[in-house]
Amino acid sequence: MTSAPELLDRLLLVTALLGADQERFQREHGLSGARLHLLWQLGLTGPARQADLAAALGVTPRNVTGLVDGLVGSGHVTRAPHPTDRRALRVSLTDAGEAFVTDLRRQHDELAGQLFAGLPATTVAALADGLDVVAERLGALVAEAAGP
Amino acid sequence: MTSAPELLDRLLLVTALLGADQERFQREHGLSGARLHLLWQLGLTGPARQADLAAALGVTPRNVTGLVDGLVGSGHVTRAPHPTDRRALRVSLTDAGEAFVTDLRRQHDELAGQLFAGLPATTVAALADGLDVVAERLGALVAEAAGP
DNA sequence: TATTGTTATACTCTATAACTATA
DNA sequence: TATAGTTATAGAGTATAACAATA
Repeated sequence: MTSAPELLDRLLLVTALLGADQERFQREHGLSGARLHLLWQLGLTGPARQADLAAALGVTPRNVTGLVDGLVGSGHVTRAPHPTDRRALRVSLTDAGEAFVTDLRRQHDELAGQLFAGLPATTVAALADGLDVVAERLGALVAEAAGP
Repeated sequence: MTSAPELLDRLLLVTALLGADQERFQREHGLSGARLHLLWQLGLTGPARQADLAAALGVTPRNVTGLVDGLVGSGHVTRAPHPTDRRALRVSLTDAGEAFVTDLRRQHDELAGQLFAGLPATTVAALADGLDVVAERLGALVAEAAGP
């Protein structure tokens, strides 16, 4: 038998290891987690205003200014005037930025393969179901704490 | 069917939600994640030298100096001369610190109950097995990148 | 010589508040 | 009046390097 606290500890161990793997990736590419997050988001949505990025990333607009500053400097994104709103700036991936995000996705899928290859279909299904339940319950807890 | 990338995404979602829950906890108690980590570690081992804490937390000794400064200020730990090594300092939990760590453990177990209560035993077993495999493979990846 | 912890310095992420330009 | 982004300021976590005291 596996007790609930033991199961949570295993989940937290996997969380910590995923974090370590992400740190390794960041060091290899010289990009912080916050900047990678912004690039990933930009890859999902395409060119976006800084205010939209701030909302999507859950940080302040001021923070996005700094992150975009860095990513412009490293050549991953560009800042351009917004086509219709002269107050706003539109952030876009450069060609190098696009290539980087494409590689990011490839490595993401590659990691998934390494982690789950060869597992019995029943284990995969149970894992998916279990994670779904946990995600739902966790989401409710977080939302409950945030809302009322 | 659940593809490997989809399964990884679910795992990452749970990871993100666990992070959000921890941030909520941190805000409620006015303690940062790094300081909580140090308190948790101190609860596991008992009084420890700063160098040992640095090794256990995977940060530099300089960093531990700052974290302990803060926790001394908040009354959770004390710094005292080491009994046998006059170069070293020994960090211990205060009574308030002990009480806090006890409460931390209680809330940890309570969260585990909320997340996993009522799940079929077969799901729990599969979840435990699946997480074990993932932890093992991830550990190998991280060690491989760090070692050679 | 090696280790323990600190001072000095610097970088990143984060936040709030005040301000400019525009809507 | 409200929104988009910046400047100004601040704090936390992290790191390296140089140094004093001790082993």
